[in-house]
Amino acid sequence: MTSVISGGVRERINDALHQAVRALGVEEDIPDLELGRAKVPEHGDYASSAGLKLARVLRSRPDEIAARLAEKVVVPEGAATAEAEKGYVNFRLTDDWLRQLVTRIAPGYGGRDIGRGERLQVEFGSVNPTGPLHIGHGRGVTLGDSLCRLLEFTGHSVQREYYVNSDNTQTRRFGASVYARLHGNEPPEGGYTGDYVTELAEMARHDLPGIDKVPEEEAEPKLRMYAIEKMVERIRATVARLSVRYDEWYYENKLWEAGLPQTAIDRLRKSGHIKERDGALWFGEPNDEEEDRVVIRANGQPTYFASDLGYLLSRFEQRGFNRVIEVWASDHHGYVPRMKSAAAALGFDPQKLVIILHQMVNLKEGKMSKRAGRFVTLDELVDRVGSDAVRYFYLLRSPDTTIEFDLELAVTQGSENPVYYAQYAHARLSNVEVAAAERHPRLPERADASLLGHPWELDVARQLAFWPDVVEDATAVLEPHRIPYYVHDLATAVHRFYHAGNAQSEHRVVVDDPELTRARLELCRAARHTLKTALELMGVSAPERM
RNA sequence: GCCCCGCUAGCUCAGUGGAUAGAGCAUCUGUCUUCUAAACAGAGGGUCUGAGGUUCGAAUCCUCAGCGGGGCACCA
Repeated sequence: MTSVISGGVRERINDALHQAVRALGVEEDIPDLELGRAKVPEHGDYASSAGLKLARVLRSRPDEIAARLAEKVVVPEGAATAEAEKGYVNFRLTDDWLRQLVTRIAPGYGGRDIGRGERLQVEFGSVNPTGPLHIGHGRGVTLGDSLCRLLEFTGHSVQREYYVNSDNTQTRRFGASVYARLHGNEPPEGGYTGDYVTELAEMARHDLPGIDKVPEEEAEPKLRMYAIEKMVERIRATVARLSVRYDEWYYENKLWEAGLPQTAIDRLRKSGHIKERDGALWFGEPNDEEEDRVVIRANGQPTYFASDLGYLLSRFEQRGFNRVIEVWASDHHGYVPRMKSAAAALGFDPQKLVIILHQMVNLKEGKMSKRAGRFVTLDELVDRVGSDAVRYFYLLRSPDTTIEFDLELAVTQGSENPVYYAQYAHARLSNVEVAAAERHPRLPERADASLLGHPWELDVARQLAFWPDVVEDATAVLEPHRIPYYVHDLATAVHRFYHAGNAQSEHRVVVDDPELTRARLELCRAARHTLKTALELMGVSAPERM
């Protein structure tokens, strides 16, 4: 994409509007002029309430200010015209500029160097490796992956990490459960009862000869690591089916081998954040016991929190990430303040630790319980619904909303599934390009976009103009769910455009006139590239045929 | 008791303090000898949970209340 519009037309208009405000003699800070998409067509494409915003500063009537601004504002390239109405300044993208835009769109359109190569880590999906992923985990995994895709698309240097717990209470119980099954016993209280635990025990009996002769104290850590390894393999396979990629599977025991938790504790002891009480070590603010949390238990065993202290060092210091984004399920929300204060106590900017919480996923049939071994696994979901639909389904919702997973609906393959709507638009565009090549073996190399003029053609171009705004906003607030909503809007414009040719053949893309065909083909290509890019950010495939 | 999230059309959900609140599904009515009908055009459907407040303006911000979900361990 050329630099001319890389920032998006909205930003261009906003800059122009600010210039106009300065020209009116406003010296001080200009308030946010609320430039956004207009909600009704009569108001154009973008609208600003600049007149209302500046009324106080300029001590003048909003409608007068808006009128003066509309007169003064000059949008570069003639991309938009301005019109005042009451206190608002409305902008309408010009047809000529929309036509130009179409010829400029190349693969990767909308991408932009917002991050300037910022080194950041996104840690997501880090479930205790004590069982297969279930439907709830699928949400964190797909959200995290799409977030990474988005951040990479906007110029960040992203490292994707899965933190593998291996030394905590849950994984020990897991090891003990495998040990119990190995000896034909029931798992201990609070252990894991799923059939897969028995299977793991049998596999261990085969892979670790003589393990059943070893006393528990010695056998459990071996069985635990063996079982964790098997579960991690399974988790890797599951997420791979969803096109979720990780750069690093970071094991908790690696922290201890590097002595990072101990280093962190020593440092915190010096600053008064680590205190000894009741035989245990606690973390908290100096001279305040209120929020204290145990780091090392009275029995000498560390809690997960000790590992997490070391994990902060590993990331902010040892590995030098500027920012760390964690994706957690909301049932961990109580842990957020503790992690933030730990980061601050260790000398890091807590703002650089960004924690994204997503709400839970419920099945309509009833609650899930991992330890009871009675759940619908993510694998089963992918088997039944398919990766594309699963990803689309998860990403469609804001992280703040609880998903009520209606399996019955998700399983039905048909037009009610929004993913097909978007993919079909892409397939149609791909197909029409093939048809054009057959009909016109030698089309003009360059498209004359001025031949585009029908409202449905310009509406496609208009949607394309909005794409950089969507990318920018989604990145700013770290909300990938804005993408599928955009995809839907673009697909709608594409289907309308295409359908015009079904209703009247002279409106088809492929017509007798090679010049006209070429121009419409250019629009198809621009839309196809953009659709494909957006779908890629979601991890959803863009088929060329359906 | 304290903390977090939600409450918007029949259902599932979008909606950066701006003008007349949107989409999908479902329901109903039309459109295929055609570059793919997995599509298009149209219709109906709303006290944005309630009450106060902030201001030129509130679904959006604040307070209180209600309902639903999730947390509040020497589990993670």
